[in-house]
Amino acid sequence: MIRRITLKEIANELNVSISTVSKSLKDSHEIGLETREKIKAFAKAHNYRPNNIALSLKNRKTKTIGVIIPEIVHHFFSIVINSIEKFSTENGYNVIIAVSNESFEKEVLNMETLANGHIDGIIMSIAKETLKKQDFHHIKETIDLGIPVVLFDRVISEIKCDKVIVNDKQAAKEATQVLIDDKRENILLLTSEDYVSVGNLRTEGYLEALKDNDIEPNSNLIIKVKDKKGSQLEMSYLEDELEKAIKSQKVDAILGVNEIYAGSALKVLKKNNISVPKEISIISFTDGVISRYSSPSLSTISQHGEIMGERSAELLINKLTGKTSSNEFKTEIINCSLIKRESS
Amino acid sequence: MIRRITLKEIANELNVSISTVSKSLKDSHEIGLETREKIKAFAKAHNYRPNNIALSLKNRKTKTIGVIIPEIVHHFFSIVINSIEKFSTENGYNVIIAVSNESFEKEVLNMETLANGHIDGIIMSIAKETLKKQDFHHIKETIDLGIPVVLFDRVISEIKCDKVIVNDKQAAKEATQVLIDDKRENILLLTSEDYVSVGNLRTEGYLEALKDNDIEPNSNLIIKVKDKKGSQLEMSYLEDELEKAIKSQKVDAILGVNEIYAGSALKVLKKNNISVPKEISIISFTDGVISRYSSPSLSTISQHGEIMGERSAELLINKLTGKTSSNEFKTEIINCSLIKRESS
DNA sequence: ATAATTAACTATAACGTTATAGCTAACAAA
DNA sequence: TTTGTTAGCTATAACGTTATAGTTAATTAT
Repeated sequence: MIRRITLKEIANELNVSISTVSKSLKDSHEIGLETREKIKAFAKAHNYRPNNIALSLKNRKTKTIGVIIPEIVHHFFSIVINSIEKFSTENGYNVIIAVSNESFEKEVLNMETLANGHIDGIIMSIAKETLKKQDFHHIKETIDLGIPVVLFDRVISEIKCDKVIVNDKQAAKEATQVLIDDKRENILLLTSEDYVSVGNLRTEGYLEALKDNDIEPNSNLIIKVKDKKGSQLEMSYLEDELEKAIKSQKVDAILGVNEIYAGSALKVLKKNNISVPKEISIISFTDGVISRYSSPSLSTISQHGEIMGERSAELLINKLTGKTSSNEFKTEIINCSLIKRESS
Repeated sequence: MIRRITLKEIANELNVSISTVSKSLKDSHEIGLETREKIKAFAKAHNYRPNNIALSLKNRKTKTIGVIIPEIVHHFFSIVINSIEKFSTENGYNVIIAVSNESFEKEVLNMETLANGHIDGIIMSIAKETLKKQDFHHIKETIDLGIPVVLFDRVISEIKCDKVIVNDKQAAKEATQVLIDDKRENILLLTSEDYVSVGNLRTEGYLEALKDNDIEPNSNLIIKVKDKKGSQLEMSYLEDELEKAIKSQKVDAILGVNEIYAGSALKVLKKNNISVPKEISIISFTDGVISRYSSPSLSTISQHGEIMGERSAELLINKLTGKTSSNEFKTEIINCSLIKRESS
């Protein structure tokens, strides 16, 4: 085991001061050329690397970004992380991951740990439980400590920080319009409970499209999937409700707020021998792997996770490097796009 | 913006020495009860938190684990990370993520950054390109620096460190046997190129099962999917080859080394109006979301990513905390299990 | 010849901790 | 009275850096 050599050790070996070594390695003209070269050669030969922790302490910068997300095993979030990681690395930042598991308590804990620790800033998407509780003190406190925060996808207006969101409402409206243009008038909406901001916005878009086309919204056609820890229960709830719905009334299209819901819907329809898209047409949010490999493949609204991740990282790094002022905040809106596949 | 208070500031405020403050907060009996309580109260009131970077410098420990994986947007790897994150957090460690993108160069870079930086140990799965190149100097150098490394899933025997793998060969053999027991004798194998250790082992298991049942292996029934950056090309290669194969000979079963391959196979079969599992039965590795939501759903071999992640983190943390000796290495083998669904 | 300048280096403090050793006053033991 | 002990605190070094302010000795200007 070869321990990393330090400036002090180099200084001792070569009988010069630590300052001389430090300056030589920075190629400072304060040090004579000969000494400088000798020290650089020695450092190289011994594979000297500055101790980043010491530098972090000195500079009060860790060059590390913390990311708090509700889930990792999730197509959209993993895309976003991937893209944050990519952009950050390219700009000399490391990425620490923390998972809230949709739990308020864990999110607060994560935030605390990150804020006391080795990070310069935080990118996060808020846990469902936190949205439900409406308690955002942890986020505000972090911001008060001078740690920049960027929120993405699930955001809340009462927090003053940079944000990256998707035009959820508009996208849902457009998708609904596409279904209506295809002469579908009994469109069932599979959405989440109201406190989830994105689900809510998508529901609004759906309703607005109906209104624009003078279609009376029907509450029996809106299924709000109860949020259960342990998604198995959640899914069987969805399947039961959906089955009841299609048996008790006419349904000729389904709009799902994510691909898990749409994928489950596909199963139910298949079980009931309903052909997609002939009898029922489907469009869903989240352009993930289910949409591509299901059969029929699903028409989806892509939220462009790569772009969201990149923009979030960019906004944060701009704050960290002082490129943008620390008390002006931007909200970037990413435009969704509809990817047509077999289900519609 | 409220900057975090330091020991020094507390000391100045209360007219005591830094030592006194430090010891009081550690509840040291060297300090009188009254002073101690006063200091603790003051610290609490000002929300004192020790500066973890200073502690890291002092203790030469960062309480952070680095994870290098080939991909994040990948069901198996995201499960493993999730589980590493969970176990690590529970044991007081943070997790830094680095993605190699299957590239040797990026893996080396990641390793360098992590090794110079804020981590105590590394958990990794080796990039395909690295496996192909057979160049593992970066991993060895990191180990030589005294940074413990744990390899999972894609490992290599020439590196001395802890490892967590799956009984790939045995699992492939058993899955093949299941197909044979179902009277399928023309089993097509969809595998990766030979240098990917796990693909190779799975191929071996397949061949062994054939041999045990006196079935002559047929090289036309083995498709080695060419690895392309940009998985679109990779997939169309697979689809073309598979289509050729099923048209030119009898095939009554398919074994895929991952669910993307199997999912693509499903598409090809559907396109050719071949019914699954009646005409062709399918089993694949990777129990991901495609397997569950495809139709028919895929019978898969689960590699138990949660367990792999947890074991990897446990092995590493045991090394970091000195629970296990730093020069004895373990290889843990996780048993796969076959999950039967509709495709077989 | 004396002062001013410069080249080439060194000492020191600081980032925020903690562990070790040291100091002082009060009290107890001999 | 002198020595020893203890309680309660402080000073210092160290972790590995870098920036600032010295310190020399040699060179140049006047």
